[in-house]
Amino acid sequence: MSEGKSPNRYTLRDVARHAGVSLGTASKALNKSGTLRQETRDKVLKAANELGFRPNDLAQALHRGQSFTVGLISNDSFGRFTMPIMEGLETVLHATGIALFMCNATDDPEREARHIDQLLGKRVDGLVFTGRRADRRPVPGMSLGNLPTLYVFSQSDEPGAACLLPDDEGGARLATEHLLSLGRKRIAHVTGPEDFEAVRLRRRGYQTSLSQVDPALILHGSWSEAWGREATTRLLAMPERPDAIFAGNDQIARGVVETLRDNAISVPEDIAVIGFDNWSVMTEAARPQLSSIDMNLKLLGEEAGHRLIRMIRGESQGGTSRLPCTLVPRASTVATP
Amino acid sequence: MSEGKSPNRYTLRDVARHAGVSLGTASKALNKSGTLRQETRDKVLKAANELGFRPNDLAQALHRGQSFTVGLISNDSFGRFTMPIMEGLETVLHATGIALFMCNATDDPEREARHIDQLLGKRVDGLVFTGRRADRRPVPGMSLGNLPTLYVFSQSDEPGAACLLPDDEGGARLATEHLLSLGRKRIAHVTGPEDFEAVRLRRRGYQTSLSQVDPALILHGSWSEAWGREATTRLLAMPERPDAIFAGNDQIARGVVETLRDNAISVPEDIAVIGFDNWSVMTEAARPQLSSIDMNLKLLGEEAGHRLIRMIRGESQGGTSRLPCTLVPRASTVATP
DNA sequence: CGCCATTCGGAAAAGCTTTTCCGAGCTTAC
DNA sequence: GTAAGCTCGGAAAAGCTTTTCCGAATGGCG
Repeated sequence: MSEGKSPNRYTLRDVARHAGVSLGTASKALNKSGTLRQETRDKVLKAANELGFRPNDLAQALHRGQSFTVGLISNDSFGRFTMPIMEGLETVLHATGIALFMCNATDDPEREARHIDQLLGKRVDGLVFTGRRADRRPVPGMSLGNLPTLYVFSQSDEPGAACLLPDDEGGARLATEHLLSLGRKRIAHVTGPEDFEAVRLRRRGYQTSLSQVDPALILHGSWSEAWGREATTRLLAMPERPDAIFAGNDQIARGVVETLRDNAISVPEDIAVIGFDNWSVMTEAARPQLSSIDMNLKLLGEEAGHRLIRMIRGESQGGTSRLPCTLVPRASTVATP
Repeated sequence: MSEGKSPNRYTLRDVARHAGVSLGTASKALNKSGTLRQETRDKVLKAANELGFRPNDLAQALHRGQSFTVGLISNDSFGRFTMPIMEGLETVLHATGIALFMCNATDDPEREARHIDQLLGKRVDGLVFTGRRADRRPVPGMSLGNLPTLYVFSQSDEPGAACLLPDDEGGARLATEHLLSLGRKRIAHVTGPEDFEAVRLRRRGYQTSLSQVDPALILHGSWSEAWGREATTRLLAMPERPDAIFAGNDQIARGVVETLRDNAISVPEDIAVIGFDNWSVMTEAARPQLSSIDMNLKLLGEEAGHRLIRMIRGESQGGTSRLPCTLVPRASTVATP
């Protein structure tokens, strides 16, 4: 500030001159490499501190052919799901000195291509795709070479692609078995559009946990509270009502409990309800508060970071893996103490 | 892919050799600079295409001393507010070829300092701070020199700092005047914690729009649905009930309409309700759907992008400016057609 | 006292692009 | 036919760091 020169504009040459040594010597002193007297190292270190020297990552990256930079391309418009993933990812990468370039493709392939192009120009060490769409895949003709690429909360149909996903099926089993353990016999499943893979997986988890499944108790609709309300109205009109409802996400679950409340049906005594996602905006505001399944997205992001680092190091890490979900019981299934 | 070499590893020298010209000539051909025959340009262009050449931004940045890169530091853990801002910002910057480094400081000053350090090392051309806290300011001792710095949806107490904020007060006036225009006489204001500047500004907007203010109708609490419910219960217990409620945000507003619904008070006929933020998760799921004030955060992000670009170009752009909000009327104030 | 071995620090190249400066070759005009 | 003037393209430096290779200096030992 008081200096005329911008604080980050000092170069190694300035430091060397200031310390009265040569360029190479200064470099070695700061990198603790080479064979130098301790005295010389200290002298250089002192000079660097005085000048507020900060090495130019650009030059470093250029030299070593590695940019310590990773690109993230999201199609979720950075929504509810990408956020915690990003946070976990960023935490892990930053600890290794890797910075994160964020790009938002919003499901526009052309925009995505431009972003990839730009990231390749920046010589990123790796690429992470995240987002809802199932058909994630680099735009044809845009070859990524052997750049480490990871799909998180998203998938690629390239064979051997590295994918990291929550265990939707296992999460659904957790939810269903939780309801069973509470003695529920007739469990309905109100969920989202069937063309989501997550919907199919969760439904399968629900089905495998049950000894017998009544197809009439499975209702597909949209991911909205309105659908939760409508589906509940339908369920209540049935001759034999369910005694529990497993909702495909928390918004649906909230629609469910609200409608039950409107009909003076007590939750969880008469009908227990559990959601999916553990989105506090929904779970904590609903009356009663919603039990839910947490996908541990931050953990997913952290695992993605670790895995990407391994890929960058050259340790092959292909294939799809799924991380376990966690049951978070609240008042909508368990009577409050 | 079919090539042995990674597609982005070709250098300008490879292109030159492939085209049978010298290094400098190749550069000039690709940059449309210098004096070359069209024939030569075409030859080089063709070679570059065949090789899938992409210039190394690192080398470019190093050479011209500008990285075409901007850092974003968020304290919102990338939440509801930062997201749309980021989206707007990214759109504008990307159009100018500037990429965005994302960092998440989560209100940890030490972590923030590390991030700033890393960004300075990358020689970013500018810095954007975003987040809720009012005392935003680079950590003492961390001098940013004259690096273009912009605070969006956040403020700095440095004199002359460049800040970009929504016009909370104007938004509140919009809301209040909307209610007045519907003939409401007794308008309550249920809002968040008083130590938020936004709360104080919105309250002031509310007050200046009214000819007379009943202090009993202003209720401060938390930013939650639960508070909206509690406050509404209190308002209903008053001898003279309000005929409209202006909520400090959409979560509070939702708590309000739900409680009115529980008490069989019709909205908007008996009591009209309007929120703030226009968060579709809340506004569209509430019954009835919520009128609200939109802060146009994406626009705010875009404006931030434009302004930052001007700052990078050296056109000084200090001072605080506020962007107007927009009224979004829905069924909670206007009877559906 | 001199030579060898070891220790320390400097010089230079590499990594990739841009840009300036020059030289060579061609055209044109005298 | 020769000289002058252009047009075109090549060589080289700059931008900043890291690393290898070498030379110099110093210390120890014979």
